[in-house]
Amino acid sequence: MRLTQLYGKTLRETPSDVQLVSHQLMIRAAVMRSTAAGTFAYLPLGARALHRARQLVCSAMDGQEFIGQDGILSNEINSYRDLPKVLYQNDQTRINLYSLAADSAHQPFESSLARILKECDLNLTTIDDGDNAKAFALPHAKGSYNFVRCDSCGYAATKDAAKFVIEDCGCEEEILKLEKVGTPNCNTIASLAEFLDIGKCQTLKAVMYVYQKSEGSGRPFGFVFVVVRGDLEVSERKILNVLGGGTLRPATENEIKAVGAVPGYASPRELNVISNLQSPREASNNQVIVLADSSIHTGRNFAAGANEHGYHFINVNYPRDFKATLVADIASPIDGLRCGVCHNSYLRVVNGIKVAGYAPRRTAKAASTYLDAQGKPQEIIVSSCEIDLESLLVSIIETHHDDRGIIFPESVAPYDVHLIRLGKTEEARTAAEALYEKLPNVLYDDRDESAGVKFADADLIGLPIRITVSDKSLKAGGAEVKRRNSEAKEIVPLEKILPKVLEPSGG
RNA sequence: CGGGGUGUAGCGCAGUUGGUAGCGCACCGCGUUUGGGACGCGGGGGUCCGCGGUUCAAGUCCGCGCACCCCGACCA
Repeated sequence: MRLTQLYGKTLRETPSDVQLVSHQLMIRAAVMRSTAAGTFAYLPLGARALHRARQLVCSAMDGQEFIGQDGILSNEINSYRDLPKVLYQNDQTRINLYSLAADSAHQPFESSLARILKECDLNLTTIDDGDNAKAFALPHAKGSYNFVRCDSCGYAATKDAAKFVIEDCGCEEEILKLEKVGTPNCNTIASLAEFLDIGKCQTLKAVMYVYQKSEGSGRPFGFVFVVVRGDLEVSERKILNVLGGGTLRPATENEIKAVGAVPGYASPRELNVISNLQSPREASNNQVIVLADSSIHTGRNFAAGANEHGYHFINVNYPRDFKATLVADIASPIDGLRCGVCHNSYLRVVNGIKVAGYAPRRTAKAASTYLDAQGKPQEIIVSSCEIDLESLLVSIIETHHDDRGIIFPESVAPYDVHLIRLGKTEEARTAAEALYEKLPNVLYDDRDESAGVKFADADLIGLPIRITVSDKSLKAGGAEVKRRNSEAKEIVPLEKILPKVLEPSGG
């Protein structure tokens, strides 16, 4: 491709309104543009990079493409002879992969993904997402994907799946008499702890939800009053697991009042608590499900709301002072909890850019069976893997760039070679044109621009190999070859350029 | 959901007490340059986010709305 024909121009100035360096560089390098809706559009250079990434993923996964709903996937599997299979579905910027296998031990995705990341020279953190599911993300301060990681053993997990230890807080205390105290303007845990001069772990936090069971029988909705130690947070996913699916949304002020609680000073005391989840829902609508996190056992004499504006109870102890429908593990880790794997150090909350997710699962559909060698029906084990090519590209560029621009690894570079012609002499022009005809996969800067402009654009776009043809290089015996990831320059005779380019990098 | 910010040429931005819409980059033409974003001269390009109001006069002041960005958002 000739640069004079390429759609899209490089920008000298950094666009505002994008915070990631990779986005800034991609916009400047004419790889993509931002659109009004806050999304991105890919120019030809970007489309080629995504295309290369897609090819890399598909070939590494060694799968077969299909188009349509994933529901048809198991239809063609009748016999153990048909297994295993890897299929994939292409989105514009995503690839959804499915593995159909007879054996749950057959897990092709992780090793293939490792190969892909190696090709891209990309290091991602493997994150435990529960039930053998995994996520793969680049730790990045500006990423929006949160997980926790142990400083010491490197264990990483999503907040909902993390193994952590809640350390005791004041458990040695003697149990004291319940007491109501005035606590003006203490409608947050932080303000309450400060006012009473106690730690947040010595308070109980209340979080209220309205629960909607998904379609079907059973309780249509309910009010869920969650109690957790004040320094912890609540995992909505864990609550839903306890309740058996459905959806949660935060309760409104009116809904809180309707069950007899006081917003800002709510307490599980004196509420109409449902005794167990299986009990049929009774006529009165002020019943609440009280879910207490097991962290209520990791302390004593807590401070908690009094259901009266401006007042809290102190010395609240379970089960003496309030009832719970169920005590379960529903807390979400916060920064600084002890790691539940190595117990040596603490979990830190880390931001990242999620690139891929992997989820083994068993199909629920009765029809998803095959006949084994004995002719007996067996369930097909389906696992899925999703790779986001945009995030992959972003992570690669976040990892591989310098102050001059992108440094594309060969695996996803839109072109392999950036050919530059300097000067207007017939010799240089002829030699450059000849090279352009000979080289595969080359971007040719045939513009009448000054050397500085051309070099700066080549650095910005960041193709792996730069080849410069000029009067100077010809006089020296050929063309100058330089790799983007190195400062070394080498004059190579014109007839030896092609083998030189085909050499593996680093050579 | 709350708080703050921004909205003016393709991009980055200025625009004073209200008085003819500006600068840099990019773009077009001519010329000089050609190994690290070079220069001269000439040029084109605007729904100043939208709607309403105040005014002789609004990019500027007032009100409402929209969009985007940042920060906070487990609260009893």
